[in-house]
Amino acid sequence: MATTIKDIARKTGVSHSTVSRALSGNSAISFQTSEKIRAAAQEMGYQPSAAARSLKTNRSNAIGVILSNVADPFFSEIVFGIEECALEAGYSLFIAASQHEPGREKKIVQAMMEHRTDGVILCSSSFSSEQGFQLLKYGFPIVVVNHQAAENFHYSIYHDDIDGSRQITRHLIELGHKQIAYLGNTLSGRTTLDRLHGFELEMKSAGLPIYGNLIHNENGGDAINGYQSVETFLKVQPRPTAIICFNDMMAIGVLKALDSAGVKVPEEISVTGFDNISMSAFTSPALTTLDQPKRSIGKEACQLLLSLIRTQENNPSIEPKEKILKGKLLVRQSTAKPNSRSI
Amino acid sequence: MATTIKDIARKTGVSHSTVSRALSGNSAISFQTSEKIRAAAQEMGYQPSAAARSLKTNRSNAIGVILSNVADPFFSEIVFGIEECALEAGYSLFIAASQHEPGREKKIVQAMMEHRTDGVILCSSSFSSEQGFQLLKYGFPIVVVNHQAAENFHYSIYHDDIDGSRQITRHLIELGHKQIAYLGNTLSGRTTLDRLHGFELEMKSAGLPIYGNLIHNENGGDAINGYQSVETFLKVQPRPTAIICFNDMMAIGVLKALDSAGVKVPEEISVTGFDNISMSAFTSPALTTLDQPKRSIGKEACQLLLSLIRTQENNPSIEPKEKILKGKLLVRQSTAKPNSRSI
DNA sequence: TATCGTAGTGCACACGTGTGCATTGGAGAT
DNA sequence: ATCTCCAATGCACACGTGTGCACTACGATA
Repeated sequence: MATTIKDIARKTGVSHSTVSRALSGNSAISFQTSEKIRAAAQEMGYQPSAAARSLKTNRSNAIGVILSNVADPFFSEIVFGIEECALEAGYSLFIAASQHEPGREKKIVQAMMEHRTDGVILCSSSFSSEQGFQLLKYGFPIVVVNHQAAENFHYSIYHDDIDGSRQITRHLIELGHKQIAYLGNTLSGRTTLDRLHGFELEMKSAGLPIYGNLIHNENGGDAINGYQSVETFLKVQPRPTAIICFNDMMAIGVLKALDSAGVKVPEEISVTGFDNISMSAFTSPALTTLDQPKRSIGKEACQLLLSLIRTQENNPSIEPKEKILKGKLLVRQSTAKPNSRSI
Repeated sequence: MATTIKDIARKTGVSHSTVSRALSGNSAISFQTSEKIRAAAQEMGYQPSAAARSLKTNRSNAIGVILSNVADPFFSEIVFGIEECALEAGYSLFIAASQHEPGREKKIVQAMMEHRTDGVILCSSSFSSEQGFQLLKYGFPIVVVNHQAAENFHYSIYHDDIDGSRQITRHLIELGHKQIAYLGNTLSGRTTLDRLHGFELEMKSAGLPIYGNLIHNENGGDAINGYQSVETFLKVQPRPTAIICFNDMMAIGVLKALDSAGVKVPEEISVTGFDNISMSAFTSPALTTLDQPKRSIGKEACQLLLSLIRTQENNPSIEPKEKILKGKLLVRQSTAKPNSRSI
């Protein structure tokens, strides 16, 4: 059994209350006693019991992070930011992945409730509203990150996808592209719609037409989904001179498929990604993409949650807050002027 | 405040002991009473307090997972396997990343101790032996995964890197390669040594010489490290006809650098990866690699840990166990017969 | 009818920590 | 010498759950 404050009390000849106070830095305890107790605690390898402390203080010093998939490189980077911030503040992370499976979602929510997590960060693009409602009902402070149904939650951190998508589109338009395709991911709901919207806005503002057969959605955001989509785009006549992909992973799949089909990028078709995952610098050609400040997003989400947790104790109602971060266009080698051949 | 068993007791007119027993399925409680209590619990949205339960039972139903980096695609897949197994068994995951920083390592170990994690899975290729010793001393059941200093721990899950590397090397030899380079990652300690060893064994068994200037190590296992290494290899005369990379990420960097240098893969140089991260299927050319059963590794690690946790209660000393899983060669497009041009 | 066994339930304590209040002792003021 | 005050510490209870033991009531047995 681990040593407890009672063990320390016995050894130093004081009451356990005194030990508790000394270790928490209560100034009522004399310096000598405190020192003696601290020394004993150190020597005995004392580690406070989070369970006992939680029980008493009603604070778990843990926050829950819900992802859709642990292995997604985009969300991994966000978790990186969250973790950095949390560890520094002395919080531990319960991480769980929903895998878009209702059964798992339910289990995860239950686990968060049982552990009385101090708050929850919801990084899952799709999370059933039923379970989301459970979380809200339980009274968790919740921060959602790039979530599709943000209107249900009061606090959120967002990337400005509309703006980002406009930047990408503008870049292509400035290069001279007119026949631009958009490849979306239905699974990511609002995010893909925002990016599509930004694309459309920018096209309209440039006076360019939007062709319905150049907008295509896949049911997933992995490389394989991008790969599969290319067949569709290559059939369209006239062929698009550029493809705006929902994210980098899909763009990587698109690059691969185009390479297999013998279509040169960027000479015949330009391709853009979104997110700037670390891999995107190492494709051939290197991907032009939108650099989303992933780590900052995670950090901001965590900071917001921590401030919610702190203020909740005093003032239960703070006004809703939505923070929107902007990304930055990153021009690399997968985009160029359209070639007359392909028009 | 959340509802407790006392609230349920008050509402149903029984003692809290009865509620406790009813909810835990104790057969001493009559069926009618149990039903009444279960109904009330359901209606009142009761969720047991993990803290209180932990305090009493001395089991936290949480296991700690220590990574070096949350965003590493290889370990992410392992975590995937762990999570799957853990959630199913009703365990939650405390995940933390050491980032190779001693300060963080210390904090992480402390957090695990305070939360009285039921066990720890150590997935960090490098973890200071000092902190590892702290974990052992505290008495955690520990399972290490692909860890460099496994001899310090009693339970481990391994991938057979020597065998895997031999498979890769044999494949290249069978294609006719003689001048094969090995690109290592010093940060990963034993793992890179095993892979180097497998390479050397297979070369020797084929009667081929190993050139010292064809073995090169970088200080990291990311794409950028692979990218940087190519300069060195291209200087060597005669130039290698194949490069065996420590992992897929480095191989991706190597592919990129070779492409930039105008060297054709696989016509002029063959390149192999290791791990089979999902991305490796989408490079151009697609990477020949060793498919490591990452998810199985995670699952096995978790299962082993759970069995340790269960048996520890009865029998404190089980014999050390080391499980070694073998990977499978995956031949794709980045390897081919050596071209006479490049010899 | 007295005794016994048993099914069903409550009592009381424990887990480790935190905290309001009471208690003690000593120094300073009158 | 007595009183006052304050610094330092202990006492006792609480948090929510689990569990050994005692107790009650009721049917079965002698």
